[in-house]
Amino acid sequence: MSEELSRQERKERTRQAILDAALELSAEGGLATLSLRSVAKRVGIVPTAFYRHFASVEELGLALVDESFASLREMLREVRRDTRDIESVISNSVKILVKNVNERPDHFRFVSVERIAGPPLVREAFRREMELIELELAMDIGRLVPNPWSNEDLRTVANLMVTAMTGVVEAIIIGAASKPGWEDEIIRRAESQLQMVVIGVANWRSQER
Amino acid sequence: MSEELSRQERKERTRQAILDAALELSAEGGLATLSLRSVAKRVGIVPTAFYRHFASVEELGLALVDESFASLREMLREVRRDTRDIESVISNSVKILVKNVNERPDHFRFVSVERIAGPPLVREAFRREMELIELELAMDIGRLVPNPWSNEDLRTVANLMVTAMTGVVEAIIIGAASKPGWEDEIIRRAESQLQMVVIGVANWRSQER
DNA sequence: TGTACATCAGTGAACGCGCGTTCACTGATGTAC
DNA sequence: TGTACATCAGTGAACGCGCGTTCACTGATGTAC
Repeated sequence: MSEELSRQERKERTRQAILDAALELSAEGGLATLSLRSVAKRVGIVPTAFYRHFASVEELGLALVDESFASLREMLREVRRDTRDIESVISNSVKILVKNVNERPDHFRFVSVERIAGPPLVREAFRREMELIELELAMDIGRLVPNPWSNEDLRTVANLMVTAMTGVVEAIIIGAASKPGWEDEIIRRAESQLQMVVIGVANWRSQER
Repeated sequence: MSEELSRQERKERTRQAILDAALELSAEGGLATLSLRSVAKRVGIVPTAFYRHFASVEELGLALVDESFASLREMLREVRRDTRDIESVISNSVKILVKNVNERPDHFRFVSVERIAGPPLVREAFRREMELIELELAMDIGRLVPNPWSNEDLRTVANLMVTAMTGVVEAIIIGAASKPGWEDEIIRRAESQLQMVVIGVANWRSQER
């Protein structure tokens, strides 16, 4: 079967195998402890063949960051697509979040870990990405609240929601494979938390103004 | 000066120097990339002398976890001590949080990173510690809300607050040494977020029940 | 279709380096008398 | 107070190991004619 693949296709296949192996191996110890030789061994190539695909381990890391970005954006696209009815925005969004985390747990674990513990350039890349997500959410909220809020207030509530959902992702990943029913509990908690924030937002500043 | 110290005192001093050096070195790469030799070099002892103080690097890591726990608990004690008046609970608590993070940034950075990226035993230790903090906060809230809530609801709101404050700590540490006024912005945002949650909590379930 | 040459993904030997850990040691500090 | 011995924090040589990276290579795939 594989004899029919072109040289280019085989190369691409090896490249993807390297990315997959690196993602799995980074589950223990993170990017920082990932070694070129361990990745090569897992892929089944000799260490020096690695250089046919990446100039360095650092470049491999950046490729993993790109892949993780793709997973994040895919999830957000899905959220925007599937939540047309304002009634069930919260439970739909949480469902999509959980579904995506379960579909690509390695990507979300990678984001959770490297966002905080990664090398400075990687941390900065994730910080910018999260800021974008936050800004878009702030704009969405801005469209929903009746009276125009200040940008700072919109950022504040968007940041709280993103932070809460980041915590949910961490809870799913860290608590994964532990007690049964854990995930349902997380989902219920996530929905309640978002509802609390929404209720808080609805009454925000109406009390003091 | 140091000639007057007893053998025991000198040993304790070296041990603390090892802990301090390890904490500083773990700022780049975390516990996972910390090497016995780099710690020894920074302390000014020969690598083998390390074993007079710790049986392994892992044991050193657990000692750092203990130190970090002490910092966390010290902060929480201070919060409980200084916030007798219910009026300013939020702004006082946030001030104390920020003050403590600035006093021992290395400890809080260590917690932020190893909580997520540390070795499994370390992650588990921090998870339990955070759970304790959450439970105590849930009990505090339980005393404040008029109608008795379910334990699950109390846990949910306590978890949201702890998650939000974890995010604040990360923002201070990651954003430290960046733009001026950043910290004031963080403080304002943290206060607003807690207020939003409190407002949400105050109206929570009153809408549906 | 067949041949001659070019490309290039993967090979395998070799390098110097920092690592954790062992071991026998040294010499200042502590203790018993 | 002085002496003889014990303790033990720190030393320095040595080890085997996995690491990233270099280099010349091989042989299957691709291309030009």
